[in-house]
Amino acid sequence: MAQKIKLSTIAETLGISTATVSLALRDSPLVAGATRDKIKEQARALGYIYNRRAASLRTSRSGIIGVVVHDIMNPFYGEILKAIESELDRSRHTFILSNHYDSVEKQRTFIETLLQLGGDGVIMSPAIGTPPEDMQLAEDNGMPAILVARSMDGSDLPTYRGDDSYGISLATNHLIGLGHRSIAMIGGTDQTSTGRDRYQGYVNALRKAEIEVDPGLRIPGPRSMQGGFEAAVHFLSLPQKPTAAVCWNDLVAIGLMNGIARAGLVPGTDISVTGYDDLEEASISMPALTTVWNGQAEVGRLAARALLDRLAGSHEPDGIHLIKPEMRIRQSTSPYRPRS
Amino acid sequence: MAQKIKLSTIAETLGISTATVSLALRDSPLVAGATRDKIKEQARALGYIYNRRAASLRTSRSGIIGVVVHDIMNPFYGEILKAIESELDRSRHTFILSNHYDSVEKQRTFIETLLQLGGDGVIMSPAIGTPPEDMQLAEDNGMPAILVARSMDGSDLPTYRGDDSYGISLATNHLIGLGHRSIAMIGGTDQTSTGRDRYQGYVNALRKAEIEVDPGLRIPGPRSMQGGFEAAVHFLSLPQKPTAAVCWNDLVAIGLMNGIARAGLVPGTDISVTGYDDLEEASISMPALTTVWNGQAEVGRLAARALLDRLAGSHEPDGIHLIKPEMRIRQSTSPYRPRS
DNA sequence: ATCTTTTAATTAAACATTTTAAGGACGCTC
DNA sequence: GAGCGTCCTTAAAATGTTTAATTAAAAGAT
Repeated sequence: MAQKIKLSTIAETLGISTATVSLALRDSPLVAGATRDKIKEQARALGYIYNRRAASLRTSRSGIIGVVVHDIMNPFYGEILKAIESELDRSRHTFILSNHYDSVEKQRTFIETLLQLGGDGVIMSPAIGTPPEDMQLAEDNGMPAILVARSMDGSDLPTYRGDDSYGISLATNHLIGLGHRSIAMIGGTDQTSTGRDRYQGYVNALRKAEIEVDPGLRIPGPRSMQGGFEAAVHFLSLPQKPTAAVCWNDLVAIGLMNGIARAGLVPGTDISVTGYDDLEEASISMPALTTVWNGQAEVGRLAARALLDRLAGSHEPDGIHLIKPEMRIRQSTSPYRPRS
Repeated sequence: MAQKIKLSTIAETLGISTATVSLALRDSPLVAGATRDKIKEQARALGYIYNRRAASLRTSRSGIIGVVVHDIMNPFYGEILKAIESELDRSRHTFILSNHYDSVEKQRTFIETLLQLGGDGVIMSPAIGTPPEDMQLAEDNGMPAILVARSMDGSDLPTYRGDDSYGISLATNHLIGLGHRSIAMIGGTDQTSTGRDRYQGYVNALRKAEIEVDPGLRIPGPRSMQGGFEAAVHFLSLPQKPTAAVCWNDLVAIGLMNGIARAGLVPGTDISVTGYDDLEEASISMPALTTVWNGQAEVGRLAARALLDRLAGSHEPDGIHLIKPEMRIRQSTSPYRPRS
């Protein structure tokens, strides 16, 4: 590698001051068009690389935005991230991604790193058990934060997520409408707002239909395909012999269906199953999954938009912004018939 | 937010020089233990945040490592990324992630951004059609680069990936051993080294078994679950009536199996299907997928390790490092029986 | 006591950019 | 030709660290 090319290199070779070069490269109207073109040409010719750290040291703007979620490999977050990415790309921001795997430590480390790098803002789906002071860490140090997918009690940061209670009630009502009375709920946790809301939505729907809520029909825990698969055994041996299952998400539903099939029953016919999120996989699973569209792309887009607006100076309203889920009916649910 | 706390703030409140503070926080032996403790305590008390951009301006070390792959939502890359992440975490590096979606533009933009941020190194799975000069962009500017999952003709950058030709021949041989003679190959592209190697492995295995290679049995293209699903129609209508399919990867295989099931046939029994990669999903698909373990985690770990070693000064050997794939036999393959 | 060594802390010069205030040149008007 | 405005460019300060070179003080050796 040859000598490092910097502003002053360009300035010298052109017999001009670094100030002019800087202004020209930023397209300032303070510098004449001809000069600007000459400078840009020279920069290209020399292979100049803009030093953002030096610049941001001066401007205290880094163009970096952090995003931290539970697990980027989970397609649910994947779809959110994709939307965030395309929104940020448009405004020339770089984004730094991290999983926290629900470790409060890991999440804090990430936020601290981001602060050290001079991040302009952060979008987070807070880890289970995040203490209030961690929620404020970013804002306290002048880095705007937006919540996504999960909300956090005691925090009034702007939040974008689906209306979980409403969404799960859609799925539950759909099954009730098909004649099912013994409906299990598979997966999820009470430790997140999402988890509590979804369970509540399920309970509400049953109550409204005057079906007794049986806590034994709840199998909490699973949140992955593997989890759903493993839960099938437990599910099939429930004494209440449920004929339908409302699943935490599509992954759990697909896993559960595979588990049911492995046990020799036919998912969608013998047992009705609903998912949640409407991932790409849902429409091509076997059978195609009846699920609830949860607007991940919308959620991601809005969150990114909100952050960018905030960075641009507008102070958008705090509070929780809920996306209304919608039912997607496919082949994994069918009218009630008793389990043999 | 109060006044920004910097080294000098700590120094002043303690009546000491900033140099001492800097040294103390970096645990330099040049400063006395007692002083160091006092300084660290004060830093904590004031809520000091280390300014990495200022530091890296001076040291030209940022602690940032970039990783760019085709699509982080693809579980194949996901598993590689997870391994890289855990390796980098250990050495207090921050990593910046990006998809290139096989866009050379997007890939170049990313590398340029990384250079601007003063990235210490980059791990890349190069986009299809990456020109040689782009491959060198990083190295030319003093940023070490390592290739992962894909190699690139004409580049002698250190590369870590699975032995694709060997791996796919394992799968093909397995099917031949079960008595299949008409074996299709579904998915992939000739535009990557991986694609060419895998097709070659398939061809070699057939030749060795003295089975004629029929180009009509190749359905190139699909690389996703959706793609595999859609390819099922084409596959089932092939005039050669293949009884088995070697798939580009697990996603294609699972999609294909779902498509086959949708058409009323039983995957694993009527049609044998092999995957590639041995993703988590493979063991819980329906039927459980016979596939080839491709060592993603190993590949990611080794690549990260190699980069870190290089940053630490050791110059590890260039060239391609191949991981030997292994067969994972499950239920999606069974002895040959003619298609009705 | 003096000289040398060790230890501890400081000074001051980088690092590469941005930006404000100011200056110079030029053309125009009266 | 003095005064004025416009357009372009520059000088210089500022951003928050690190670190080589230096000094100051204390400890050890003779």
